[in-house]
Amino acid sequence: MPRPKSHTQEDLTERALKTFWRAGYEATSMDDLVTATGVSRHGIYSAFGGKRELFLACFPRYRELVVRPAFSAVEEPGAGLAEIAGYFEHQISAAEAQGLPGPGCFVANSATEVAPHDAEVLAAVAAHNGRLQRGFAEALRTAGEPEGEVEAVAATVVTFATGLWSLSRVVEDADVLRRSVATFMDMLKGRVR
Amino acid sequence: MPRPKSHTQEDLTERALKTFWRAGYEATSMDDLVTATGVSRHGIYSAFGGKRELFLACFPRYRELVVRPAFSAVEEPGAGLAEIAGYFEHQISAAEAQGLPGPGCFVANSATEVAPHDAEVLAAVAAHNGRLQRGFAEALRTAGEPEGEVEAVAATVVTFATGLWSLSRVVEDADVLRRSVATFMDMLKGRVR
DNA sequence: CTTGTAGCAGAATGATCATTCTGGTATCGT
DNA sequence: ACGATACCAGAATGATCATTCTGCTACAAG
Repeated sequence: MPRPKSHTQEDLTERALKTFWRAGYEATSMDDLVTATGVSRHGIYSAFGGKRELFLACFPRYRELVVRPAFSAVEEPGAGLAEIAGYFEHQISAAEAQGLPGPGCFVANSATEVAPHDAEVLAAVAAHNGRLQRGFAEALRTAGEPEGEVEAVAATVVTFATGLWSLSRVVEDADVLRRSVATFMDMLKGRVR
Repeated sequence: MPRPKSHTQEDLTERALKTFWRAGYEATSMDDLVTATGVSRHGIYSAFGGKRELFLACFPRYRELVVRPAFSAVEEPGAGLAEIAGYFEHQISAAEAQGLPGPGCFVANSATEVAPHDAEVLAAVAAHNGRLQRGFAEALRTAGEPEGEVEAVAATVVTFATGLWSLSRVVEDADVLRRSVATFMDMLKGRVR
């Protein structure tokens, strides 16, 4: 049996994710990662190959740790507007628990900072946004949005969500975000009625 | 007549702004700035003090060069929903002319990349968002939004706008952005009716 | 022409940082 | 106990980069 393995690969990427998420890619040094993960430089390099590769490995981890818990209810068959509102509230209270201004959305942050210089990151961002849009679209269909408008409205929800996580990096009071969400959900309900 | 003065302070900050805007703060080196501005290191340091100060000087310049032309119509007394839509279209076609994926919004980019580490940048971002919200709020009042909801709806418009500029860094087709705007404006009209 | 000045290019400096390497230590199977 | 293995701490390396410094050039006033 191998060493106690105080650090599984999951632990490692989880801690690295949290570091990158809060501070961004450039502002995170290998020292920060060594400290945050408790894994030696050698360990990181042999497991991943380098800083950039570790960063890329954080995307699937973010999906499991953050996107799935928050978004799977929207993807469930039969989900509707309530589940969309639930997604927003889920993320806002998570940010609130961590302390605002919060880290925002790891993917959206990477879209701004890294994607313009890195095609692989760009692809990961596009995949994430596509997933959100598909989930929202299906829920909007269920809620009665006319088929011809479903995709456009879903894209609008994605746009709003992106803005919300961006503002959550700047805002101190979660209720500011909640009021925006409530207003936006009102607008959505107004359409569907 | 003084030296040809190929570079006024306005030229300098304008070119620096464009460089920071596209590449971000960290990814822009002093060499990039020297090349982009045509001003020597010595010139930059004696005029501004350093990279960070030059970056801060880009915020007023962005206001003059980008925000005022695009947003002043919204701030005009009597502006309404059409002017809000005009603001979005103005920015989208500017981004399109520069080539998508575009640089997004300089302030929003800075909010994600720099504001978490720099209080002065955070303040500049908050001031910008406040200005947008005030402008939108007044236009919404004019459009007939009930007073009790004006600020909340204006905050929602700011959120949507922030998301739009964020997505404009990732999207290749301006019409994707235009469809989101059209849908969002529909939602706003639906409220005001 | 001479001298002063403004502003340039590019070298020197010092710091930071990703990556690689070296040596040590603890744990496990035998 | 003994060797092997997995992993760690931290030093060495090499690159990058902000900042400072040095010397040069071109213009202008006298």
